Amino acid sequence: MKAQDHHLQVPGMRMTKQRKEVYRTLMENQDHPSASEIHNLMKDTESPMSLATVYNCLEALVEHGAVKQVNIDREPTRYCQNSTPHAHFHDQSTGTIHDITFKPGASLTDLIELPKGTEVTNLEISIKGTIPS
Amino acid sequence: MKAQDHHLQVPGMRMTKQRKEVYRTLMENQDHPSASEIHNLMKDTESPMSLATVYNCLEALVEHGAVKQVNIDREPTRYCQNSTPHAHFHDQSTGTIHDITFKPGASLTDLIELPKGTEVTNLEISIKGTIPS
DNA sequence: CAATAAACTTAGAATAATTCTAAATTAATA
DNA sequence: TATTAATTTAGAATTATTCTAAGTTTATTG
Repeated sequence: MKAQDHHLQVPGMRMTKQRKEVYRTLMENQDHPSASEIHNLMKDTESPMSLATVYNCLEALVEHGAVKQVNIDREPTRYCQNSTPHAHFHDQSTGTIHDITFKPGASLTDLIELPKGTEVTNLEISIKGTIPS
Repeated sequence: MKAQDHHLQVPGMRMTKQRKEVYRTLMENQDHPSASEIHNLMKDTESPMSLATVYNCLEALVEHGAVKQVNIDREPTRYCQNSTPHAHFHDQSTGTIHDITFKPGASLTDLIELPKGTEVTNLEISIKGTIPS
């Protein structure tokens, strides 16, 4: 999926005007904004919307796998347009979050062993530290 | 470190009565309780304490690596007495959190590649799903 | 197409985890 | 002992998020 492809169709999800705009905003701001940052970004556009709606839209997008939540400690939840498997590196000196894609062929089961029959619905890997600039 | 070893000494941290009791409570309740659950557990003991103090103590213990935070979505932060490297499996059908130790020899770098000079201060791996009972 | 139902949006109120404040206490240091 | 620094505390404040109830839009059904 290209960054320009805002005409996302998600199976099972009604792509309303608001959801489309929230998704577009996230596509155009790949620095993992929070819900209220997204809300602010949309304030001066032609499609401002309620903060509750931003939350609702993000929830729907997350539920359908188009968007990922980023949970860093007790900071406000941030959102990630990158729906492919990846880890998040939280640079403590800048506060920025970097996406780190998995090595080709790498799998969670390289690290840990899960009982037979385990269903994994979500995997979140967050690394905190510093990256040389 | 054994589960019975409550006389923890953490370099650089003053082990106050309250911190010791919070740590002991966590040792005796390994189901990843939240701050207010810990506070409740201590309510009827001989050393009840302010919720703010529970937060303060946990913060100090986390900061010194004796305790780990478990961040699952927007649920209240839970705390883990297991200070060795491990992942957390959040069973969605029961709400329980299981510690999953890494395979021997396994390393984060099996999964991802970090730029030279990167300093990792914390790694958090949370898996959501279901485990057969 | 008209009528009905379901899903969505919205503003504002409510919730609840966490942090802050300022005063009191305790422990460390000189 | 006197002084300083760190910790504890109760309660207030903060704030991200969820809830509510009403209005709107979209889908569905006859």
